[in-house]
Amino acid sequence: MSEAELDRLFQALADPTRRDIVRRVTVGEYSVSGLAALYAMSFAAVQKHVAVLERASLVAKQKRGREQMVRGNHEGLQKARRLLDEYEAIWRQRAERIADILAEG
Amino acid sequence: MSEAELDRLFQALADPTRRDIVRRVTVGEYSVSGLAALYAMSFAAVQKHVAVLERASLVAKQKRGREQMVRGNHEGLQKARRLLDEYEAIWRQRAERIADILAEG
DNA sequence: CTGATCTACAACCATTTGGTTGTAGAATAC
DNA sequence: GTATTCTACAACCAAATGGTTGTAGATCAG
Repeated sequence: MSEAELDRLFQALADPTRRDIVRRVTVGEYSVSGLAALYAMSFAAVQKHVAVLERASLVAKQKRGREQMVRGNHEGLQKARRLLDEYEAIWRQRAERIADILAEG
Repeated sequence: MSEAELDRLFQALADPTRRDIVRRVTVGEYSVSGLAALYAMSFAAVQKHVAVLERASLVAKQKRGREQMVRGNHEGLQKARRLLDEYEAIWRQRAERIADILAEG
């Protein structure tokens, strides 16, 4: 899990429109224009958001006819979760260490 | 959990220096200058990174003499984790739904 | 008191980001 | 065939980001 990969991941999640896209395409399948219809911004803007999510492995595109179907990609989410789990583990170790010190003292 | 809060959270995590600071201050306690000594950038730059983490509730500062001690703040991490867990749940529901459809068909 | 250290904050700069419009290429509809 | 739809991508713009230097206020050491 490279630093650049994590940068892209968290950067991608740091925008409400992109988080909404992630939610939606996890439940159902949308074309890029189908997504664009949902937001008060241009098609090109949504297209860029999808591209950001794609680079972060949070979403994948698949051509179907003239449409580009966007579906959720679990890979990115798992990587982000793994990092937060790691932080959580470090936190718990610290809590245990403190408990030990208190027990000894 | 407001959208702006999540923006600040993921934005804060989208930088390798800031992620490193989060790791370090979770394990031990550092002053701002103590942290600054670790990175190849100015004191002011590190100070800004700490400020970003503070606004995201990933870190808290506490004055001790003339130093400002930085410690990890679990609150922010938990909120980020909660969102990813939610996404995970949506994903699992979808997987089950697909399994059901396959079982029926 | 004087000097050193730690912090806060402003001003500035280059790059990235999130949006726009416009143009052009594929695939579908008629 | 022509017209429409969906997409890709470039060029542009304002605002945010990540860095710098410089100045100034607190606190500690001698």
